[in-house]
Amino acid sequence: MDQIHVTLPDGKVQEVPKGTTPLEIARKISPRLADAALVARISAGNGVPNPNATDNSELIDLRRPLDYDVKLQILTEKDADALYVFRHSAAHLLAAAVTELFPDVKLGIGPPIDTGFFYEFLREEPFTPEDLVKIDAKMRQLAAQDLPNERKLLSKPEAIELYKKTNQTFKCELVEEKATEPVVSFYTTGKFIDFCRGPHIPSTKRITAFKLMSVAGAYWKGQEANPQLQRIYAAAFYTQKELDEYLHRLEEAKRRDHRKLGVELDLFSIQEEAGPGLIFWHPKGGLIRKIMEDWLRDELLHRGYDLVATPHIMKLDLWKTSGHTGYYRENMFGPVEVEKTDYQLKPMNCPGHILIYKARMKSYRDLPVRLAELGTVYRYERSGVLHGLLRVRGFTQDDAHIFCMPSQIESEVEACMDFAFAVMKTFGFDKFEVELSDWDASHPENYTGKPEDWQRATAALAETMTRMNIPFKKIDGEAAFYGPKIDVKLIDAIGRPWQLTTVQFDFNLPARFGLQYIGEDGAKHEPLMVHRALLGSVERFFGILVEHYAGAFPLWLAPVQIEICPVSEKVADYAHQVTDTLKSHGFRVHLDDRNEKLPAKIRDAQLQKIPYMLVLGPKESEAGTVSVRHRTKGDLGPKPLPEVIESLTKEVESKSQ
RNA sequence: GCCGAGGUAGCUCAGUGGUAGAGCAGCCGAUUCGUAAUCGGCAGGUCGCGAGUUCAACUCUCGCCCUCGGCUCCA
Repeated sequence: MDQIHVTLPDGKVQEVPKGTTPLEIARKISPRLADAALVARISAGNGVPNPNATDNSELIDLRRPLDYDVKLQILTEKDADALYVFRHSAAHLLAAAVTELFPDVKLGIGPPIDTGFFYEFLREEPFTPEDLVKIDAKMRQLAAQDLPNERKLLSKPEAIELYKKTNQTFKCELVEEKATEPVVSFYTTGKFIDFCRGPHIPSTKRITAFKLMSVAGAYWKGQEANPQLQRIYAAAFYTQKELDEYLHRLEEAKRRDHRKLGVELDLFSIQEEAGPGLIFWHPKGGLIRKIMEDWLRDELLHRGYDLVATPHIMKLDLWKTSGHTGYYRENMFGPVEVEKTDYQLKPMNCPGHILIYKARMKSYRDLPVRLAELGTVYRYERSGVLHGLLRVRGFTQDDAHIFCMPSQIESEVEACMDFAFAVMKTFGFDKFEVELSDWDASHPENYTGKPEDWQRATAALAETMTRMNIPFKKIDGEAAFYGPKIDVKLIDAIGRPWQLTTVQFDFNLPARFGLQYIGEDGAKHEPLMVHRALLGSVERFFGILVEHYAGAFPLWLAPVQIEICPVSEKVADYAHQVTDTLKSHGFRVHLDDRNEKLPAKIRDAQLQKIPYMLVLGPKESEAGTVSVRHRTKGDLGPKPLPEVIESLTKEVESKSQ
């Protein structure tokens, strides 16, 4: 048979000679399509199924001959998958440039990533910024030559021989591991050749909008025992405009960086004298924390939680019972000996809550028991991973543990999710992603808990989500060893996801601690246990809030809500009077009585991102008014003070964003 | 922890083998001012810490601490 049938997305079927390429078909459809085409997607047609496809579709080169019936789709920039192919080709271009400039490098891997690509190299000398400039220039030079990306097939022994000859030990390793068939594919870009599954875009011409961003050490295959390669990261997009937008987003993220704003707004600090990863909350940060915590505690009480408090240090033996000394030891601060007994700084709150549960016999009438604590924990994190407020060594979790009967699971999960959404709404997040992590059912030996527990808990989580109309992504094999969980990721003001809320079942601790309740039947039963944190950590959540609001907190959270700006000392009395009145109405007011001109006072208040400024001069003093300026809306003109108090009170009460 | 880059006044940064400078912030004084910086003066630093080389180290070398970008991990 030398004719094959190619089905296009619109359902039309073309009969073409065997060996016809997607590019040829694209040309037949329209020259413009052929020009825009980057890569093709095929899936099994009506005839012989595609023998290569791992799932039901596969991306292939535009110049790859088709030799069986397929469904074919020509992908252009509009298709999300094409961008990854494009970036992958850009990674090859980087490797081509580097091997030309530095022929002795050993190559690692070079995949596409979310904003571009990287390629790994082993080289004695570190790549310098000057090297990157040279590499960039070489890449542009090669790209301009419009080098084709050509697919070549080699037998496995030939491939290994090729890499042995060129001393590419990592590539040898990859061929050994990944080549499951006798013949493996390579791609050439000019003189450069790389073991690669492909596909690639036809040639280098289009690769113009990229920027080499940084060099970073990365272990071969991510294993610390392996040699460390130099990874060159690059951003890459189809157009310079998109690249510029991305770089602009990076600038925006930098502008919002909570570490920078933390200093500028005097919110918190980390002190070298005290130790890394330990947070000092300054008065303004502390005030915002207080407001957040007050809101949270009120909600906890309204929602049927009990507030508890547990010690920061407890006997090491307790952590043996809980199992933490076994599987969590590398994250714990070392034990402290007191009177010949070892004590442990707590890395988690669970055992404390369990001891409270156990302190009295529980009846089914007591369940669910919901114990909540803003519990400060200490974890040893390796020095290289610490990051502002987002990754620290001491932090306060808004932790709670729910002990319940199986019949109560669903309503408890639902209540947790409802609470999580209340948090999101209150703190101004409106986008989120939910993940449900299940076990890997093929390896029950890696988990505790009975299969029926897993099944029931996972079903409860999934059904609750479905009932609440919450879209979620189920991920198998991502669960902790002790139970399935739901994670909620919030999307912030500039589109970055942050994992905060987690709701986790625990089939491990109730058994380890022998938790019980007396059932209706008079017999002893083991309760189900759920861990849940909404903010995750108060420190981390605060850091995220700072970035989300770019430091401009809504009125109800702002540490200083109103700045009083008298025009001159002549109205000092009136300024004090207005300040006191506002304070008496519960506002956080600051009077700027410095000997400065009004513009300077306005500027400083703006830089401090204070929501409202009240300008007071002789006119206002006469009329008993205040001139209101909003930090983003600007001058709102003079208003009677009672009117301002009323509208600001409403704004605070509604927690409006 | 590892790779790379850094650490100079409260902050942002300049600087040189001969023991340091600017702007802002602070303090003092003048000015009494209308919606993003009034003017002048003063004060402020063991140049991250510890060794070593040198007649002399902030500068060169080594070790350590801390920060940043990654790897890895994660609330």
